Amino acid sequence: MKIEDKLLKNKVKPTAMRLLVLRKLMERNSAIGLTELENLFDKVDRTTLYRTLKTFEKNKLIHSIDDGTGMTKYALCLEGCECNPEDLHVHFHCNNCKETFCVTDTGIPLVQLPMNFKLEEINMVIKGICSSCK
Amino acid sequence: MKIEDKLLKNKVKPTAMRLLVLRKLMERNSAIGLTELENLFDKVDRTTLYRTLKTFEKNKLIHSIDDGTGMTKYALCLEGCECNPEDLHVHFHCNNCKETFCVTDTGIPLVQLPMNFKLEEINMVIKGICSSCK
DNA sequence: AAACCGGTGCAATAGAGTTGCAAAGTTTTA
DNA sequence: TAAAACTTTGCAACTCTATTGCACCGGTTT
Repeated sequence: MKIEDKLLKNKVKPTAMRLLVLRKLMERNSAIGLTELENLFDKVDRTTLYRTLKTFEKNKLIHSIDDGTGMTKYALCLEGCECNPEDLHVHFHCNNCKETFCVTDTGIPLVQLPMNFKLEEINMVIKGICSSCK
Repeated sequence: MKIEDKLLKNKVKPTAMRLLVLRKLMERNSAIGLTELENLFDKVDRTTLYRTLKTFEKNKLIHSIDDGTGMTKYALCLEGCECNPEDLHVHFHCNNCKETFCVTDTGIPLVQLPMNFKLEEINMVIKGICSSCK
């Protein structure tokens, strides 16, 4: 799918900036943080990127990941993702190369919660060493 | 067990400050962040609390939890905890009262990782509404 | 053309975490 | 017991990410 169409499909007006950012995200196979994203460009404003990511997130183009590094990371949503609990997947953070990956082939296992606890979201991050760093 | 003994058992010198902090932690049934902890006292230094928590963590009296709120929370380890993956448990964060609880009755379910990924730690936080807020 | 509006850029702020340094307190050693 | 050595504590300062306010710019509508 063309990048522009992807934006339109999620009701995001395709500005030059947004096309650039989405392209960068699509070129990646790991999640990216704001500062990292900033470094992929020669000269952009951090705030603009910040708001671009927020916009993408609100429109479910990307989801945010808190991998415990203190920096929020973002990764592309899968086709048709609504960011509901059942759409969520595990994330893996490599303690060596510090990359964070989506583990999309396994869903998050269900956990028995104590009585009367209502589930709304799940965040599961596994840390270790990724295959490239082995 | 007396509070002082608990410290000694984990090889932490029982200073007045540490006794106070550990007591506060034991009075709680939910995890606590640095700022919250600070507010439980009339007049303490943030840095001292910070370092006290770090010391406790290093000596496995408490474990830290990243519940995605941006503030690291701390909660008492269970008896005999070595903070290994198999000692870890799920945490529950209430979106209403913002408290974070340890769900100690269920371990973290194992997840099949992609080939050649090595697990070292797991952080699993479930968000929703706790029984008190229902 | 004027008013409007979303998007962008710059500057400034907020808040958590962290570090350096010196004072106070404890323990060890001569 | 006194001096030296080490640990803990308190204060101040700083880092870094996230976030907000405000002004400007470009395109669109009236």
